[in-house]
Amino acid sequence: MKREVTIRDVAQAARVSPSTVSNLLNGRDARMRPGTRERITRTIHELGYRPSRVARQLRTGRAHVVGLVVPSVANPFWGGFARAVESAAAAHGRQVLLCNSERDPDRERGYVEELWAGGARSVVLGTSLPSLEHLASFVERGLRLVAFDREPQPADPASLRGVSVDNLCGGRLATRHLLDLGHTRIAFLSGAIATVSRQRRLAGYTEALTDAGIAVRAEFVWADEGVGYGDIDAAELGRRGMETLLALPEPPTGVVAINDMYAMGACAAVRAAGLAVPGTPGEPGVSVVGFDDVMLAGLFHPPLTTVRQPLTEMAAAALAALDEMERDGEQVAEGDGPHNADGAHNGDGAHEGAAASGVPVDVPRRSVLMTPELVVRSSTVALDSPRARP
Amino acid sequence: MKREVTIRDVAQAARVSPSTVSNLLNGRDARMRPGTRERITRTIHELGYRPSRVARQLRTGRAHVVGLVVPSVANPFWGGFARAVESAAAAHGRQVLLCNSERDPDRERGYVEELWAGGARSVVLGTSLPSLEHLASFVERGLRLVAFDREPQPADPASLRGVSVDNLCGGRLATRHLLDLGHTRIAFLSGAIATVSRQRRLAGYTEALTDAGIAVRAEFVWADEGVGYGDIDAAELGRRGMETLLALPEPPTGVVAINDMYAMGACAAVRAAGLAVPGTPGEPGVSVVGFDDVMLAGLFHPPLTTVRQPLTEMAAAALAALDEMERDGEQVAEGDGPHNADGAHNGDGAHEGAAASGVPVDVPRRSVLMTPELVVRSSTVALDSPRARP
DNA sequence: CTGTTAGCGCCTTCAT
DNA sequence: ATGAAGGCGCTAACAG
Repeated sequence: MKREVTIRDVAQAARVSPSTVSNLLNGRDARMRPGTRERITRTIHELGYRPSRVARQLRTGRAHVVGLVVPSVANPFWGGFARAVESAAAAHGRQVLLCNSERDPDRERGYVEELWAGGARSVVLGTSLPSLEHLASFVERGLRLVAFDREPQPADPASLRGVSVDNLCGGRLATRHLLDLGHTRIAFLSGAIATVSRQRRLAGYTEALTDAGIAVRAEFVWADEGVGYGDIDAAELGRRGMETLLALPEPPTGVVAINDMYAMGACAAVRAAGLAVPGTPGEPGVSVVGFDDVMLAGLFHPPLTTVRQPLTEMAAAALAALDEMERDGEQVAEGDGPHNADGAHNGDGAHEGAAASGVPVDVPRRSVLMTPELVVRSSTVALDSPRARP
Repeated sequence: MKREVTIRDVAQAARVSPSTVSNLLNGRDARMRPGTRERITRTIHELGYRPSRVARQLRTGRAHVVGLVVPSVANPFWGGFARAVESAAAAHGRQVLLCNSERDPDRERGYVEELWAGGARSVVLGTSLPSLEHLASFVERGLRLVAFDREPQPADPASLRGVSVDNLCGGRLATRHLLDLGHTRIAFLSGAIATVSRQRRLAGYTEALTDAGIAVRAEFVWADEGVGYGDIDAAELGRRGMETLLALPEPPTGVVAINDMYAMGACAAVRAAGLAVPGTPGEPGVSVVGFDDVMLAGLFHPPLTTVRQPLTEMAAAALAALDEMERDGEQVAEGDGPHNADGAHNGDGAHEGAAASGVPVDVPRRSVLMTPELVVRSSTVALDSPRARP
């Protein structure tokens, strides 16, 4: 376990000074004598020299690592997202520091503190809590923060970027699917609606029902404030919620679940009640639509119909946003127009206009809004669908 | 985005020298004047000082981050493991750098190289390839490597530690479960048996059958070398394999799957063939046993019977091993007896004895072998089980 | 008990 | 086209 090869070892062996080696390493070799360049390159190779990122970072202040904070990678959805982020990060030459917040703002803050102390200045945050004030101090100090699955809020720090799916649209998509199947008693199954994205999905559900001329029944929106939103036992919560819904005097025949885990739990409850998923003309049952399209959704029995989030594109957009923020940080954000990831809508969030000033000082909180996609896996006409549309 | 608070700012404000602050920070404050100590502590708090890990690491050479290399966190099993590792790491004050190798030795090597360049000297490797020679050079240079789910092999570097479940036992457990149910035509469903753990599980299957006096039929071991072991499409592979098995003139009635993904895929295939999972006395079908007990296994329909790996304990053991290696690295490994994680068996791997030397120079490759647990979720008597044991 | 000194490995003006 | 010098923030002897 001998000493590492340093830049000076290389310099010595190549009979040049350390700075020359450094120059080569950092692309300042425009007018370098070919002989020198070649000699250094060879020496580097021979000695197996690898620049120390630690030293470099200490010197430059730039970190090559981005923090990823998610509720829990044990949850297939977040696992899928983590993989996508890691992959996108690798493409940008960056490494990913993993943090499982369990949706606890305190832990979240603690992790960000660790990340900051470790020199990281870029964080992808996968927790859509409505408030981000527990992280505000870091953002003020220069933390580049991209919130995933969380459309920007009025109170957010100005520099925050967001990448999310259009949850309103997603909620509408899921609900409309059930409406199209002929359902009229459609429930919304969720834990506490304590995140922005959940609020939006519920709004989409409400909108779709209203558009169809169906009143939203309070007892059909299972969103118990008390249960929390544990990512681990989401399925269990879904099961429990579904049980409650089934116990209603007039239970729903269709269910929009807040995510696939809830949907799977709901399916279990439906079957446990002796009903089918989905219902068929000959057999009473319940149709369930999930959200996310997690890895195992297609394997489920029946294969889960769900609203898909384009994770790969979203992760790429998140990293692109981080890069862009870094670039902008060097000059005074002379915006070079919104960069859009492929196939993404671009909705910029609320604007922050200077109240009385004539100059447009608005700092548009740029946020990428991706389009969700309904993945229909097991479509059956609803049991009691007297007015199924063609 | 002003300058960070440094140790010197604290020193200045507290009217002491930087080293004094450093001493306090590093627990060398045994005989420090209480006044000084208190003054420094307060100043640190007031200024919100956080020591820079980067600088500290550059100085000490010790990194606070451990690398985690897994095939893909998108896979629920690895996601669950990643969460457990991150959790254990946090308990040890360490952060986790996430890498998705996709089981590609080249990528694996590349990642370890990155990790090394970043200063990390501890890696948890979640890829049980039979050979580790692509990482040998790093281990020689001092990389502390813990292999997960991979019992030590003769050719492994001497310093390698292993943490894994007793896969032989696991394979036996699964197989015996089906035997106990009365099955006699039991298949083993896997992709390429290219990892140590898969070899062991297959061995367990073979052993259990042999013990029961049942000959292993080659056509019942679906382990096509050609398919690879993609973690993403494992389920698809399972489905395909099961189709092949069902097409046999005398298909199996029980299946031991290499993991839960394969098991789920197999279930889908069975149902697609118009059979039940599991078979019931009145209805022909196939019993399937999985491996791992991933998060969604219990939600499956039917709930998956599987062999559980104690991930939390295993992750804790992995981090404990890392810590132990670090401590041992300081002196010449005067082994202080094997440290065992709770409830773990201790099997030390093969020994490396000096051939002719009289002195016992063997460096025991310490490896923790955990006990797997059969989780029976839907047990049904096999359809064609004439000789079901009591 | 506390301060001084000397780097860890690298980058970056500024001279030559 | 190259080199010398200084310092990023911190720690670890060693003096005082």
